[in-house]
Amino acid sequence: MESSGGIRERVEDYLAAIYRLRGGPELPLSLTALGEYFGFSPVSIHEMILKLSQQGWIHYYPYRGVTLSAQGEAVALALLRRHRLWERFLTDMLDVPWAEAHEIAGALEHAAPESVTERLSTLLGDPVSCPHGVPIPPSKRTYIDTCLRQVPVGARGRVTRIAPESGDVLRDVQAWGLLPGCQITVIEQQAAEIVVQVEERLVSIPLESANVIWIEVL
Amino acid sequence: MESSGGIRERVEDYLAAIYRLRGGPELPLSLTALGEYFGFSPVSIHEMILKLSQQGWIHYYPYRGVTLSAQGEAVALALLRRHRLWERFLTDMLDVPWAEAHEIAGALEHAAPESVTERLSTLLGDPVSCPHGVPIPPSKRTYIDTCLRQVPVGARGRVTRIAPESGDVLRDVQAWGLLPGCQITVIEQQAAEIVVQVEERLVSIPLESANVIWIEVL
DNA sequence: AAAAATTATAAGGTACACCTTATAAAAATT
DNA sequence: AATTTTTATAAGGTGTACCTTATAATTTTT
Repeated sequence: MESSGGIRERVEDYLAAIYRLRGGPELPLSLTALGEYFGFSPVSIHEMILKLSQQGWIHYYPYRGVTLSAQGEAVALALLRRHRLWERFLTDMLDVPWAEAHEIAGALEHAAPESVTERLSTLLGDPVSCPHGVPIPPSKRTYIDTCLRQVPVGARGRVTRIAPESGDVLRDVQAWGLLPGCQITVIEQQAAEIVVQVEERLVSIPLESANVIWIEVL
Repeated sequence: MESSGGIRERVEDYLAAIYRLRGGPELPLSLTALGEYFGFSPVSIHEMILKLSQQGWIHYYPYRGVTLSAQGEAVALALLRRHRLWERFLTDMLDVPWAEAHEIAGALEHAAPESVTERLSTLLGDPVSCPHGVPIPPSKRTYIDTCLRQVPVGARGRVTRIAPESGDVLRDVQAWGLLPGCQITVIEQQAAEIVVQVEERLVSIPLESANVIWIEVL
């Protein structure tokens, strides 16, 4: 009694994760990175990757990593779009807090067919970005952003997005007042932290978090 | 990697099906009827029924049928409520045809937690029936709430409801971002106002309004 | 009371996506 | 070139909820 439709949830989740984590379209993503993202054992990841590869969703280059096939990328983008639309619905219409919305959208994105999600888009006024500032496919980003960790000391910029997203980081980012759109200046780089100025305040950000905060250098 | 939360989807589905198909609270529902409803073999139904019975969700009377335990009935009602609310959302706000809405709601009802569905209820104007007039079971309030006016300074809590409702207050509450579900902290009590913090903002609420805003102190 | 029809239960099987342990192969480092 | 580390693969296991076939127990009908 499977919902019949099409692709298994897990397949979609893997494809979207690869899309989110990869460095670029042709850069293979290591299975280790995937394993860490999902919290699954390397063996399990490998097993699933073989299946996805056999089914043509991805290209698997042993000892190197995986890239998405054209088919796989289309599925990933479609899922990502549904995810962001639900996120917007949850935050904009139901006032669900940011961090929670991400998690719940992760379940809703699989529950409703595309037709429904497109109606949802219309209801929301066809938004082009999710609450975290990440563009909703198929629209394109018009800016170029850099991972906060790479931004040189002294540079000024604008927070563009938090990616990859995780509930914990989202909560921290919110607490620090580092929501997408806000202006920052990088004050100093330490061994384990980056200090940035947000308005009048100084905030120390662990490198771990700095890895997922993206900046458009101005 | 199970969403951990609570009851398995399948358990909820069985309990709701029993609720729907049964002739009355004390009338045992035959396993055959259940099997036909789901399209599963009698053996599979029987197997699942034994599990549900062992876990206390239902009472099983061999050769006779099953009834819901108090626990099981509560779960069935909660699921039914979520189902009807999603149905109304799909038909009322997204113009999804009824037949489809029923099916899609069957997936959505499992995807979002109760907190979200309650916000959905508010968004929809707390409907008391589904599009076909079938009553929506009321939400069981499991929390204890206090009038905002009585909440001590420094306390954190969650807005549970606006009661009694009036158009003016609802407008204000919406403008302040104080819709049910949102988290607040009481900052100070003045002669004619109460200052609360909502996310990053401070909001001054006239005592008059504070009388109709209810808080679950956390 | 006997036969027929239901309902229960035992036994064994499937798919899925995880798991661990152990070994083999390749890549990176010394 | 040898060692260490990373990645791959083999083998066997888990739980859930479905499946079929076959037999046993009970209820209903004749």
